Amino acid sequence: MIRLLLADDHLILLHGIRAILESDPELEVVGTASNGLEVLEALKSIEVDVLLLDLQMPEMDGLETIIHVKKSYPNIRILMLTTNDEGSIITTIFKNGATGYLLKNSSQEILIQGIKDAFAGKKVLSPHLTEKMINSLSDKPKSLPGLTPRITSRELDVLKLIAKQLTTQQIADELFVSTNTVATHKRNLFVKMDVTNSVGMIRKAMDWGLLDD
Amino acid sequence: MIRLLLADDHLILLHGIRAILESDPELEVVGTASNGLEVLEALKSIEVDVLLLDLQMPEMDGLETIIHVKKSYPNIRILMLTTNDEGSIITTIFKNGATGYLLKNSSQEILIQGIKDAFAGKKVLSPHLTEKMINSLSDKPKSLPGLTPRITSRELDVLKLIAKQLTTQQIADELFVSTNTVATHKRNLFVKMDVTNSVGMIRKAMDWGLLDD
DNA sequence: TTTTTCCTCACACAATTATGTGAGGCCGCT
DNA sequence: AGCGGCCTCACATAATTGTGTGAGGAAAAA
Repeated sequence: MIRLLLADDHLILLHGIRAILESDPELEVVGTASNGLEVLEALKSIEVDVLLLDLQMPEMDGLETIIHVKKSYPNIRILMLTTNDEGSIITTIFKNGATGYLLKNSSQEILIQGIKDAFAGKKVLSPHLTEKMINSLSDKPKSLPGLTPRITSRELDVLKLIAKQLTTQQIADELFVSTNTVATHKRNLFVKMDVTNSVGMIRKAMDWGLLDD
Repeated sequence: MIRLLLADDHLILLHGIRAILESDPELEVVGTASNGLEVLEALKSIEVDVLLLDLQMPEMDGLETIIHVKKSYPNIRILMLTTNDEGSIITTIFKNGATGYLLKNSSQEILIQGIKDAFAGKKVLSPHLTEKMINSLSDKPKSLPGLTPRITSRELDVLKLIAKQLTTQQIADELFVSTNTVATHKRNLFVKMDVTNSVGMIRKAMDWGLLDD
């Protein structure tokens, strides 16, 4: 038995979905909410396996709700349920821990199967949304490996420690070299990366994916 | 007639795919290459609509090739063709301008349809890869809107100019205030954002999406 | 072997940043 | 009228960063 919590500010839709879901013997709607705050409130007293969440809600919207729920209840599966096309937010949703993203006009079968998949830990995405998700990725052409200047491994060491807010002195200690050496590496990095200070360097480094570990 | 360029370092596979593709009257293989350099060489003399690209190749691999090709021939559609599971790179591929990503063991129909879709500008992704792509997104939980401290508009002004590598003096000039004022804003930002220097601040700012304009 | 690249370090100086403390004016809310 | 938040600025000082120049040694590449 999969325990569901439904969250949507349209009461009609809430009842409609509830009816659909309860037609399946494996599913049980243990509660409903009409905004994020109510969701958090409900979770305090009810055990929930899967949370069906509308993206746009008053008080606390879907994205914000995801973050809060995931923080307090990391093993609840969150399935976004939305009207359509808020394409650009899809990646954000997943980055913040959502398990799936389905359209409200999905067929009954897809909806139910989606919930079961989500419960099983599988990621769920409406087929029509795949392209949108890809598009929202393509927006930001990040990391141009071919055009990235050749950063040496030692320089990368220094770069990463700078990113951690260490001072030159601390970096020197960490790497067992003199501060002069560290300063030299920084100097060379500035030239290679065509920046004028550490801030610019860290920005490019992030864009280039140099700090992704 | 869609003109295709095939790139793969496995000659056998190259011929196999070629045979499959040429069975369709709308497709024409106008050239083949076994690494990225050969691709660039070929493009100099041949007009190509869609480029089928293997991800792993010697000399210049798929990703690097994408970047170079997109730079010089932005309207060529690039379809990645790969054995399987290099999941984490999927998003990178798309960010850099690929149009699609298909498995080599896709059926003949899917392959041909994929090429036609890509030619028409549609994004193409093997169904089995959707989940992997989502997973590679979930890795990095970025942007926590709810937890972001209240940055005032003036502070944001300062923050953005810092991100542009301006010095305190330059920022002061830009905003028509004294350097003391700018310094104060920075000081307050450090406390709010819980960082110890500008580098840390810019990192968080990027994570929080404060610099996305 | 010669050359190049990378890592190391020194010394010095100017420029900038970070920190601490205190304070006046303005605006919106109670 | 009073309070809190925001923006403004001053003064001072320590800490750190950025820049210029020069150089030795080891390892890899030509």
